[in-house]
Amino acid sequence: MEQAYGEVNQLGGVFVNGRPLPNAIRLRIVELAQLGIRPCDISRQLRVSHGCVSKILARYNETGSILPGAIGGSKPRVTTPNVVKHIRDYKNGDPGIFAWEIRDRLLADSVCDKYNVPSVSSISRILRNKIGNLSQPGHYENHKQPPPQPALPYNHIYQYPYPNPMSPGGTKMSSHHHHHHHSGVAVPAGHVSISRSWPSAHSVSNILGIRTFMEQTGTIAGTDSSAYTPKMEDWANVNRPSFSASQNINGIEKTAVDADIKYSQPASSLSSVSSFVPACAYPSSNQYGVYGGPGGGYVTPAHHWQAQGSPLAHHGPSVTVRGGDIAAPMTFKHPVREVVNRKAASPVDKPQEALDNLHGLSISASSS
DNA sequence: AGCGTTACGGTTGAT
DNA sequence: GCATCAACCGTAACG
Repeated sequence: MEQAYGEVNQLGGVFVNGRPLPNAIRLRIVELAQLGIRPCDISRQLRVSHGCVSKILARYNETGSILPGAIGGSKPRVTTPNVVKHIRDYKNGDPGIFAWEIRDRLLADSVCDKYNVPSVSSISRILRNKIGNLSQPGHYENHKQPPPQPALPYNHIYQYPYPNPMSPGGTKMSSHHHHHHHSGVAVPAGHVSISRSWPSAHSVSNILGIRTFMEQTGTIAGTDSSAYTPKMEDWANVNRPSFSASQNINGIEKTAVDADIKYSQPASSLSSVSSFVPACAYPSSNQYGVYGGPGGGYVTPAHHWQAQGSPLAHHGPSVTVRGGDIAAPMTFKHPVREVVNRKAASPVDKPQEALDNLHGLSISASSS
């Protein structure tokens, strides 16, 4: 199955077709951008296609999250049994009613809201297929679902309050948290705080490091060694639509974890950052019907997050790089300095700290 | 050269 | 369990 680990792109970077880049790399992309590094340079350094860098950065700007979107799953049905029941009732009450009228009534009666109301064509189909003879309600409806508040079908994991701040300036945050303290950990279940601090990021040097996560469980056993975790597939999936709260907290599932195996990036230096990522999955609002558009006003009310990361990374000094390969010799074409400000004028200043904020995410999981 | 976009081949996961 | 299928992914390539 997953033997096919990864493929190598034109830049020499490793990726797994169809799967999101590891959070560690996504994070790195955002961090570097916040430092003022141009996207094209980020692409080269991390060996990630520019299209991908562009996408990740764009998403971060608008949602505040570095996490990939929710993969898989199905959209919740809008024509729940409860909705069908109402449609039937309306039809029974007025056999000549038009589908669009039914639609309006569903909204008026708050059976549905604008995000999940069935389309006129869906209503027509229901009338045709399920309610042929209205005379007898066979109802077998169990309506178990609680549609009352359907509005946000998927979980929203939250989103960060502020979108893109480039150097917000402020607080620098604590910088290092050094070692130990949490032990593995995963997230407690509940929400939690968000920790926004990241690992390191202060210097560029770290920046090149790629590795990160080690979270939980085992994974990566030797941390230092990079790699060998036999687990594969897990890493971060932080996505997926989950629904109710109950588990969602886990939207994260396995999260990050091993970035390695599949991706062993050849990076040469690795810092051990442990980073974690913050994150979120997507704007909740945007997933299916729900969305609120750009300004839309819908914002999700709650966010759940998870937070925390457990760093632990140990500092092993060198983590083994495998082979020495290297991928990236510093490729900066231009000295960084040049690069950095290039945008000019921007009042912005110097980026020095990397982002300060991101949201924390958590990971949980434990091996399953 | 840089970067937004998108076709493509791929995976995932709720139904 | 298996099959659907829509959602997402990153790369490569186009503009």
